[in-house]
Amino acid sequence: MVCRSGHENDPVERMRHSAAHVMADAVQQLFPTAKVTIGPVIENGFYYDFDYPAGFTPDDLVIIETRMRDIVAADTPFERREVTKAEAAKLFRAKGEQYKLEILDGIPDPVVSLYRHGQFTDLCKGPHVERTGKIGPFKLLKVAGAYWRGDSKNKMLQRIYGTAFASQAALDQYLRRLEEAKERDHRKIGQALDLFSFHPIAPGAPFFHPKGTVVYNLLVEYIRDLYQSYGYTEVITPLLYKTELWKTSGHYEAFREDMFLLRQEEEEYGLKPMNCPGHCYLFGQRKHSYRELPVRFADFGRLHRLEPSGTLLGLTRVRSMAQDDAHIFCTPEQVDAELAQFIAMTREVYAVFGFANIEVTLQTRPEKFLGPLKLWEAAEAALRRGVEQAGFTVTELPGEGAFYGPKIGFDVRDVLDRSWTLATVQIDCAMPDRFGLRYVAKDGREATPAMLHRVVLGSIERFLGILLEQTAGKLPVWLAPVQIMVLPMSDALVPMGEAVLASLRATGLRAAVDARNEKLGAKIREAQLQKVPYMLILGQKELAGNVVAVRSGTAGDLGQMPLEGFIDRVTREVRERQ
RNA sequence: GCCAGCGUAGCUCAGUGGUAGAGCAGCGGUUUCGUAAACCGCAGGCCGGUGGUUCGAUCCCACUCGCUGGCUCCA
Repeated sequence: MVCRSGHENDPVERMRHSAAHVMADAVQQLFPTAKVTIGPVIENGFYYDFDYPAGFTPDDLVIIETRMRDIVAADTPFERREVTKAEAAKLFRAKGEQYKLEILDGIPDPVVSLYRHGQFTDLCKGPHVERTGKIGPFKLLKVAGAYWRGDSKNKMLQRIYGTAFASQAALDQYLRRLEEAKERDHRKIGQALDLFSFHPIAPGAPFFHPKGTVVYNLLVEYIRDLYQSYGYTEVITPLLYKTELWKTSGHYEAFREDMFLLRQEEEEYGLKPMNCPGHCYLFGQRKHSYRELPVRFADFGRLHRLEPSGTLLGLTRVRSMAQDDAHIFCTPEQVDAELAQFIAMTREVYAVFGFANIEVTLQTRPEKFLGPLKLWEAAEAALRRGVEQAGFTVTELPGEGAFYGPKIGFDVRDVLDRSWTLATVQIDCAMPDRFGLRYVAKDGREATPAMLHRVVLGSIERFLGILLEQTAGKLPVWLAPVQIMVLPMSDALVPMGEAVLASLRATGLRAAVDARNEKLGAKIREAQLQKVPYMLILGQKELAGNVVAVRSGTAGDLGQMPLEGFIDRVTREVRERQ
């Protein structure tokens, strides 16, 4: 077993690691042709990859789990043994475990350690629990395909995921948390709140329903407001270009397989997968002085990417999307200030949405890249400086940058703990030169501008998905598609409801009346399920007193107040984006 | 794209080699109600698609489309 380091002292992780060995043992007892490969501890559990082309069914998992319980019940000791690589190789060759031999080949040390329990021996650094009986309550969770060594050119193995905890209560709690997470899945919320849907007729391309469109447009509107104060100018650029555009940018070479291409009048066209090359053309339309830099082109244009079918996932991975995209053309001296401004804007936005757990990554030069090395080094240094000065802890991901420049990513996790990049900023080391962009510097000479790519929300689609999960569908008042539901107690109160509705709408609030012939409880329940922030209950008492009874979706009954007072309260909350 | 699983009414889900069911939603009535579900009735389906096996397929098989969980990828 290849083991991740850093878990040695955590008793739970040690136990999970041992559970992975026991699982491999059980699998080989039950499926003798299965070959073992690797099986590390991961966050919240463990997995083990087997070469077993027939694959495992969910029923197999039950059988494997049962056999694991037998092994745990047998309470056999884990024994560590150090042997030379040659000895280890002899052992695994005899067992026909070619993957272990391959792993051995990659180990530089002359001596390796083996761990044995019962008849099962694995190559492993350890450590393990003393005896199989020390493994706490465990559960196998799912089977999945996984490439050997994580390379899609290699054979696909069968991965079994499992987890183990110190106590049954802890395991149950974890499993319960997984169940609860499914309830917050943005796909489920989107359906329940009638925000968006998908249809096989357009895989990976969401239909935004009226309510979803309200939210979508409010997000865009919010960013537009910020553009005013941050000095951006919005542009509209073509959706369809001759592919020559991406031959110039370098995207064609790198991504042509992932583009929607079409042929018209002997010419190849493509739907744009990103805005940057178009913005380069726009910038190059006329001569620019250093005095007008930075130029910040913002573009909410729709983008299409032929994402592999198996990767599509609700709103978080789509084929059709828009970004709060912008490209900044500036002098090299202005880059630091632009980075600082971008980070400030990102901070401002994420504070509004309450995104607290942001993971910041620096993705550096990949193997295949365009542009001079010197520019890359300077760009990476500038990015690192920028985020560190802003006080972020940065995780470096070597070689993960775009082909044209290094990248900072601001990642958040979805409800199932999958990590998604929202904001990014990239310094372009290639495109300004490839598109021949110039500006006239102070000394009268022409110079190549620096170019930054940046998004704050990222794709609006993805952002909305993550936001729905973070809020469990309870969008803040300023974003809620229906902010106020007016609930007349009976038909007799409907006219008052209509009047109240008119007043609310006149102030720009998004409201509706539930005039159905239903009891109040049913109307409240419906509004609660629809996550409407406020309900106005109108009965005879309210009619007589010329007031409304306010119920908050989160805080419950707030008592009676004059309609004007309520309107003031809500409009303030909307203004302050609460 | 790769591995595996799943596709039954708008939604959530039962079900069987012999003409397909429930709850909710919808529609029609009754009821006119005080902070999370009133009552009665009606309607609703090429059981994802195509082909095959069979006297007969929603059910078994093959292919295909889509979704889900992973893996790879992510400008």
